[in-house]
Amino acid sequence: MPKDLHAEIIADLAATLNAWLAERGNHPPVALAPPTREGAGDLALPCHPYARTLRLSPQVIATQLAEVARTHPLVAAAEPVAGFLNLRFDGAALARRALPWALTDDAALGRSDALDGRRILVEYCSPNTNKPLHLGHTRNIVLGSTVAALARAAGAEVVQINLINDRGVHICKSMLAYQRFGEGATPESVGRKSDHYVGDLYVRFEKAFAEEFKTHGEPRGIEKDTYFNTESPLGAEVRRMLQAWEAGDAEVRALWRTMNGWCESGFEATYGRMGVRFDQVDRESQTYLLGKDLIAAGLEREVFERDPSGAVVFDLSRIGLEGKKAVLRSDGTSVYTTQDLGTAVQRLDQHGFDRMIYVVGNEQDHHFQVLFGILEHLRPEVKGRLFHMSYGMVELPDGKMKSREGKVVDADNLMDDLHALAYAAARERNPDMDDAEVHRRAEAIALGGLKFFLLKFGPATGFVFDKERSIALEGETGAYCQYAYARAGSILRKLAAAGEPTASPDYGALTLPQEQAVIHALMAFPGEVRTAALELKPNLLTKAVFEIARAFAAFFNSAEARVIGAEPAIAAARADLVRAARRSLEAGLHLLGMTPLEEM
RNA sequence: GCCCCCAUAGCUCAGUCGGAUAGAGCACAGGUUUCCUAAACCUGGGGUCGCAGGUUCGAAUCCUGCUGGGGGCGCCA
Repeated sequence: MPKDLHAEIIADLAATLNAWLAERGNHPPVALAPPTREGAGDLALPCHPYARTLRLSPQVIATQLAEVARTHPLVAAAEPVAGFLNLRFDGAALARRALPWALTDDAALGRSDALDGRRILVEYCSPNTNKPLHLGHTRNIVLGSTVAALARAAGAEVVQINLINDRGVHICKSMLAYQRFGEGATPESVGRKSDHYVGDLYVRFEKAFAEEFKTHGEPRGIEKDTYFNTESPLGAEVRRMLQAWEAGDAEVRALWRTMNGWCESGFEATYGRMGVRFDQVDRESQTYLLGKDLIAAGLEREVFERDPSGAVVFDLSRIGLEGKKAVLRSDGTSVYTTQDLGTAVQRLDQHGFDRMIYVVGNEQDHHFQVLFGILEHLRPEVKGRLFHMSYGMVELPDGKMKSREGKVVDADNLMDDLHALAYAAARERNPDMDDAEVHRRAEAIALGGLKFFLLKFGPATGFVFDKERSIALEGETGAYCQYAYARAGSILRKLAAAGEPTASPDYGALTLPQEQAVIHALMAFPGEVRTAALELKPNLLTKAVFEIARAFAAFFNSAEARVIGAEPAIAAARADLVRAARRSLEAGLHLLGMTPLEEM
């Protein structure tokens, strides 16, 4: 079982301090934690909360607790400062504990038992099959796949689900465009990636409609959507097609299958390049009728009510919101919420999940509040198990993405652009290198940089995507972390060539600040990864990996801390420190979905 | 109109279930190369934590009000 050494040491110290307090009455357990303030040591404890009951000043309490703390073998110094107890570890003793742990324990790889045995469903990506994936999907995919990887590292059994919106008006638009303008072509015959070809058709439709609207609708001051739904011949054709689809019209269904196939196979290529894979694919064409039985049963149990027009509604005041939410139209047909309810219950029956996480943008915050509220009334056991991983929109340097205006960053094109940038940089530094190898490294840096950049912000934060920054090596970037990993490997290769040290390692000698910083970063890693998994905060993972990389960079750049050429017992200890850093970095990069490079 | 989110260094962002003198990256200024990859490292300046009150031993963090920005409030998805 993975052992979080840092947490264990803190718990051990806290127990000692708690025992002292417990002898003097009831007190809240000590909040021993790394101090926010720099230079205050390795751990700190505010003693103010105990002042009232102990009837002693915080400073006096800190002084007495310092006496207690000093008896601990790992504590080198314990100082009372302004009512705080500041503890500093004995660097040598810490290194002797930390190195054997970091070299062998699974916790140093980010594994824990925090979600042991739990079954967790993660729904993400959720594309429409009428156009290719864009930057927004890219963030969604990276968030979802990383949350899944984190949950798995925490011991959970994870089911990754892609919910594909493969039916509806927007799909029919592409289909109609194909009928009109496609001339029987195929993606192969026109030499276009298949999902992009479908997207071209969608754009073709929107263009045709815009022209129609401009001549027939706009002059009379009609709203665009209203025109589409009432007078537009194109709109009428789309609706006819949708009705034919629902009626199971053979010809329409055949075209639909063909074009969805194009779209989905194109998506598959994109997923493959991004290194993601789904365990389950739900398609709305199969789920859109789900939920009706659920509504009927709920109506019986008075979870829902029928409003005067005949629609079935849920009174949102029952979940602290305003208004009513229709879950069935007055003509008896489903709305989006109906099928979402049905799908959720189906998954509950199918998987019996402990958690279901929906990775969906924050514009749907309200929808999920409503959805979860209703689900908890229908199936009370889901209470506390449903999570909306809400994330902010990604913007371009020149403003917000607007798919209607065709102002989008296509996911495939973006990856190509990043690859080209990374290729140029790699080629410049390695003029004589084999071209395939430069491409291989460029791809790792491009995709790694993209993922790291998309993950390093808090999920809730919207941000501007910056291509140059995302593949930069300076600062908090993917390539920086990959570089640290590569340097670790390089040192070990050079060491092997120079001859491994014969002495056994003296870990207690690793007391240089550069060495201690690496040890601290390695020890902090498990806790950060665990929190990232539990609280759905992948940015803690990027930060924790970066902290190891940064500490390690300072180490391998310092003249005092060289491995090769050092006294044998020290060289052996440093070599193990390098191995430990490399081991955790590799695990961290894998969790981030990044490819570690042996050389850069 | 109502609801939710946001406002922190020149820029981009962490920190928000209360803890000390608020952090990182970028940018900027200076320095390091007979030394395991200088795609790196080191040093430095830089802050009324949007504004005003309140609670507390202690507030970027909690409460109230205000200002400014984003999103939402469909028998759309």
